[in-house]
Amino acid sequence: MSDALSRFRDSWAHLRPDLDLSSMEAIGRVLRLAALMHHITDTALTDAEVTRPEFEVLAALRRSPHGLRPRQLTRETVSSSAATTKRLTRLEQAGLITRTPHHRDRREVQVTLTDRGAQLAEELFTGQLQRESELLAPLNPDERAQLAHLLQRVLAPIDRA
Amino acid sequence: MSDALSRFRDSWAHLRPDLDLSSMEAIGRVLRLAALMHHITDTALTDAEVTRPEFEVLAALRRSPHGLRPRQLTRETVSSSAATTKRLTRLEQAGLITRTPHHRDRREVQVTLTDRGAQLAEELFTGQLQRESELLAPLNPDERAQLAHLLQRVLAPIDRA
DNA sequence: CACAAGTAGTTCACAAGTAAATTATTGTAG
DNA sequence: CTACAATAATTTACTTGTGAACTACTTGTG
Repeated sequence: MSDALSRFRDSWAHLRPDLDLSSMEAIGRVLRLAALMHHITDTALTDAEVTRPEFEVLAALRRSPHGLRPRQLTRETVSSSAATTKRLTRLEQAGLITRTPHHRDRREVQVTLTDRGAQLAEELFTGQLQRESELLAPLNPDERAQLAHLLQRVLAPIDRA
Repeated sequence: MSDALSRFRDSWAHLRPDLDLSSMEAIGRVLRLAALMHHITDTALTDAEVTRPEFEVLAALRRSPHGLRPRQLTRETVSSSAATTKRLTRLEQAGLITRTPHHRDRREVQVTLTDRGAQLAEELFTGQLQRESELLAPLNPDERAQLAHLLQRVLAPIDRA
């Protein structure tokens, strides 16, 4: 059972036998899997109150007991600060979050979920878990843990930077 | 050595001990790793002649000996047909590809690389390989193969659909 | 204390993406 | 044939994302 990246590797190997293609199979699959997963999630959320990136903001806030500041949200969601501002404006208008200025340092803003925002975050998160476990159906629990562990070792060093 | 997804898992476990979080560590890391890798690639390509999505089009064409049709390109790059059209228009104006109508079926268009396009595709591809292997530095060759294999088993079933 | 330098969040002008409609063509059923 | 569904690519109208200013505020240094 072969996939797109096996084909890609074969093509490049034929074209450029001088190159070391050993890393493209792992990373290429990570990239492709992410693209396909995004597509699956977008489809699942078409009739939802929020988009996928907006959901990611809600999820980040839900797992942070005291809320987060915009700067932290852009880091958690790996995006630009301008995108975060737009999403927060949209989510605030939808009544899912609140923005309150910090009294100590008035440059800072504290973002917290409303009750409705928290409830929606959890609802959508359970759906996301469901889709993710469906994707992992081909692997048994031991293999899933193995995969998670290998990815952690790759992710940990760059996630700090 | 812990990463973002270990934290996320712990937060949700505390918040919702009723949920089965076993799949989020693997898939969550796939998604986060892809986002970070995109960021790395975008940065590396800031001064290049093409953007990352445009490069993906060039790479897909380079590994296909006879070129591809737009429909196939949107599948290979996991994006929308409208995005493909825009990218092709841009790449054609830059002199990196050519679009020639098919004589048999005049609805179809054959997209092929120009010599300059082919050369640029290979140049950028070697850079991409370099960045990918740097990302995998924490793993030894055996572990990289293991990771690639696990991901293939996840990807293969959905990549056909 | 003043003021340059730094930081947080937002705004702006623009680039890139998308879904849905459109154009052009081919295949097929009556 | 004709008409009607199917398919390929593109166009259109709109949404979302981005880098680079910009505003507002705080901090460290002389």
